[in-house]
Amino acid sequence: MAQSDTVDRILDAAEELFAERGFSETSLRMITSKAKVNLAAVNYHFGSKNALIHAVFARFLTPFSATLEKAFDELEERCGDQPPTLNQTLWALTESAVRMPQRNEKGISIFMRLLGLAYTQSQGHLRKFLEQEYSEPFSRFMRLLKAATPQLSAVDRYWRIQFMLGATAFTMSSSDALRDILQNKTGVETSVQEIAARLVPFLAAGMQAEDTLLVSPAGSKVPVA
Amino acid sequence: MAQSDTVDRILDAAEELFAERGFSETSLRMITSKAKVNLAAVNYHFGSKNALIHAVFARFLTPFSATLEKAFDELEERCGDQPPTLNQTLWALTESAVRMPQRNEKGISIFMRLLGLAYTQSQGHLRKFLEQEYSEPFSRFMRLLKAATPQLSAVDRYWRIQFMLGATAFTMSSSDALRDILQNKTGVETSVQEIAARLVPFLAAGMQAEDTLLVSPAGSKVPVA
DNA sequence: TCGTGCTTCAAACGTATGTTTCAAACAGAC
DNA sequence: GTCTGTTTGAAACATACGTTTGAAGCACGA
Repeated sequence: MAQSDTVDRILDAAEELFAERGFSETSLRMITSKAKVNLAAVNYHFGSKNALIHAVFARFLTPFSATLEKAFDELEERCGDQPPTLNQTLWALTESAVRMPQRNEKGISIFMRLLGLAYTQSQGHLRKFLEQEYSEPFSRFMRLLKAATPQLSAVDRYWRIQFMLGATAFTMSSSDALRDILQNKTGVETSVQEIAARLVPFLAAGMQAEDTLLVSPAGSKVPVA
Repeated sequence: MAQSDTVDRILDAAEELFAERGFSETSLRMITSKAKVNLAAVNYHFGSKNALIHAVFARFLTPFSATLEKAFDELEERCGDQPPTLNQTLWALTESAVRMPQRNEKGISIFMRLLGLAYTQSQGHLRKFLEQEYSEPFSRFMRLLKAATPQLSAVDRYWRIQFMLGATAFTMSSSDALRDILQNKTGVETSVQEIAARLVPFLAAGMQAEDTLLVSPAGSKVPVA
């Protein structure tokens, strides 16, 4: 057995199980038996379960954020002095995600679900870890979004970004199931790229919705306080 | 102590703790000590932890789905023979949620977070329970969405509904955290009603986005296969 | 060939969980 | 007051968890 094939087997199994069942609902024993390694190997190689969770994220996120930085560099260079548009920014992100070298066919959707879980499950340590390690590409993306939507107030933009994150994380996280449902109902096959291609226009339209207005059932428009 | 004050105290404590920490991360001992009842009371009154989770949802969801049915009835009556618009449909839903009689000031946001968790945490038993008990108002909502977006192909509509669900569930599931972050950053206070009022236009705009096109980085439009 | 450092292994540790038990306390009807 | 069915209480149950231990296995340079 090569030097530490074990480490990768653990990471693979953990990644998949975490995505399927969440962090607390996945035990080290499930991980090690799926990975076919000894239980103690996790604590030997990673130190703790939390450190394993961090390692799962780091394995994907570190190369991804590098790819993303490059994509943003290219985009900004291509745009010259004017800021990239919303579509271009979103596209740079999804392209980077889709183009990442994948360990297997489920790669990207597994990771989308993990990111969603990281946001959703209140694992304090994980949020801290991600903020410390990957704050830079994240805030760069935020700056690009801000420049691309100058018409929005800071508060509007904040919430709409959360809506985008939600639609993305949720859809990607269950994209396998959703694809299967659609396949059974209509016979239509869908690739992750196609889902992304449908998602981006949805997000862009929502992000650029004309105004945050309350449209009452009667049809009259009422501005939000 | 009244007939079963205990039951309500357990439900109150459980609701709050589940919303704060998730289901698996909340132990019966936390619940019973917060509710100031004996540990065995949960299994005595509810039978199991899962049954308690169901009871927490049922206490809110049963009156809510009745309210929702009425709101849809009124909406369809008011619209006569033409189908309600997308805005009207989404609005009927959020109005029903916001107008529900609340046990306390946090009522609605607690429950929003619980609904988000229900979708997000893969608690099989919960999803089954919700599908069995509340499938009718859900599929009625789906029918209304279909009638309100006749311009969409079935496939487009399918995906865009998933996007809406995602944005909603995700935002709701972390609405407290998101509100706190915004509060700390900008000092802006946000009510659940305001979040909903921002979410609905976002969803409506995304749902009605002009076409599912792929906008490449260069800006050229490429139709999806 | 023998050591040495890294890795694996089976077993155990202590702790926390959901659930059960059974006696005590209680309420209401007679 | 006494009986009866319901509810509470303290304690224990079995199980599962993350983690630790110490011996066995292994690769590889001296």
